[in-house]
Amino acid sequence: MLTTHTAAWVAEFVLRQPVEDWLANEIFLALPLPSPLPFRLRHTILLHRLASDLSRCSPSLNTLHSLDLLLDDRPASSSSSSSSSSESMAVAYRAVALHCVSLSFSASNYDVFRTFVDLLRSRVADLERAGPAVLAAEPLKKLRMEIEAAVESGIFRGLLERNTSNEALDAIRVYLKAAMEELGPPFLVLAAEAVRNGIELGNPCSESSAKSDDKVKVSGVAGGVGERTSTLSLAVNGEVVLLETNPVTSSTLCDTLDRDMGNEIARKQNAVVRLGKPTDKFDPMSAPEVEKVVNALKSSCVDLHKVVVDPLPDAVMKAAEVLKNRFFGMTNDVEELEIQRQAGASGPVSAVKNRSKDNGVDEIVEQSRKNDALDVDGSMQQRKDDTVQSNREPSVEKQLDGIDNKVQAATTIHSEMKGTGISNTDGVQKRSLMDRNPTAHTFEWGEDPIESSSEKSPTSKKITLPSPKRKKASSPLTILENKKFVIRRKLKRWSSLEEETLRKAVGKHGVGNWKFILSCYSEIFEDRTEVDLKDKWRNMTRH
DNA sequence: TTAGGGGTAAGG
DNA sequence: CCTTACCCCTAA
Repeated sequence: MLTTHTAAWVAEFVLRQPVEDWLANEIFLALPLPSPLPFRLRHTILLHRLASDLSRCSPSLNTLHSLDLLLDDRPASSSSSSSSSSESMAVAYRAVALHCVSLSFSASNYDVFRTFVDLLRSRVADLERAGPAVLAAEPLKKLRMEIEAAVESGIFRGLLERNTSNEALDAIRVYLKAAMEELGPPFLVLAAEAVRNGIELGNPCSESSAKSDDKVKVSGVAGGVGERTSTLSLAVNGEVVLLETNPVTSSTLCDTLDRDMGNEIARKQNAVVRLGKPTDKFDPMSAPEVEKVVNALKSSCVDLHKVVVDPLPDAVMKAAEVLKNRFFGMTNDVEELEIQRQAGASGPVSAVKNRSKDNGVDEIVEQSRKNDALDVDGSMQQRKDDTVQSNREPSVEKQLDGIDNKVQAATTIHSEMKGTGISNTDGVQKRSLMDRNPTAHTFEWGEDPIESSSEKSPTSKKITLPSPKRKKASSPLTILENKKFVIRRKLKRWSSLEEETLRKAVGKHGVGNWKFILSCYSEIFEDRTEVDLKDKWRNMTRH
């Protein structure tokens, strides 16, 4: 039986492989991961997201968001500027932030640009107040100055001339490398290696380990439950190599193993567990077995890669082309841009106060503030319904941020792409044909007051009150003038994969968690909404 | 956010 | 004509 801790190790290992996002999702779903996620695993997930953005060459607000989370998730001990990844993190943060600013500006909607810049400013200010040392780094100081300059001048001229995308990608690449090195190899690999070499698992400070100078020791755990930090140190030939220098952790491998054995009494901070010796009170984990598991995992990943090719990148590119073409031929969008411009003209602060129902920017501003993160994906989008789409991402964020985080949607990286209007490097605002028209409204012909009163017999003395349902009198002419017709999405029949996935998901997560299910399988339920899932389930269970 | 009623259009 | 997918609305 797989325990939550071993599941975390496996998850960590899998994410360190070049595994497709959807596959990672599937594996995550199948694993009984601990809640909250261990620090190491959280970190690995976020780095995987970055790597994913990098591989698609599409730094976006989601990339910035990942960096944001990584920044917030830094263990206190590594906030010192000595951390090797701190500097590159700061550089990457700045580069990606500037790229996003540049994108938001070239999206040719100044209010959106202002909103985003304001949010970014306050975020940087928040970070500064919180005082992580990473902000002391020169690049972020520079970022703050650049943002200030942008706001003062109103225009980000310098940025538009630069290739911010490439700068961001390069910076991410550098940071990823440093962060990966800092994180060290996956725990399973270390463990397998150590066990193969005839190791001893235990506290590096304990007497027994100090004596064994011809062996490799692994101490700590790949991710202690609920711990922000984890110690993973290797002692090779008596020399201790600390991969992460936090010596104090309440949840060590010993703890984990103890818990797994149900032996609460033996749970001690400095307990030493020796593996590989038949006389142990714990079941020995033989080296060949661990090796076999690791190899099997590796080979299965490779096999899956050979068999399955992720169709999404292709699809995304094609969709981007279509949308781009459509953008230039579509006058409606110009109209909507204008509407949004007017709605947002009072600035982000007042926009929050004067929140109107149909103003997508307002909702996003408020949502962003609520989340206290730069999750302003929707700012680049024009429409309320797009905001709903982008709401999938905050669910990921919650899971990563929250204490009771669950893992299922943690790597829904593709869904981020779909929910983000500016994730592509062209920076053109996009609108899908699939989207609803926010200004569309329905009209009931049946009980028009004008109609009814005009047709009413003048002799009729009966006093009638207007139905509360009717809000205003409108003639058919007015309606024809005002009405924008709803464009139905193209009918897309449910594939058997979708049906099967829905069935499984409902079996696993229960009926009614449509939003959650959608976020878990967003790759499979492409272009579907929660309501679609609900309706489909209704259909499926009807007969 | 979801459930559920109910309407409409597409497509077999 | 029937089923399915999509859509809208309202209550909880």
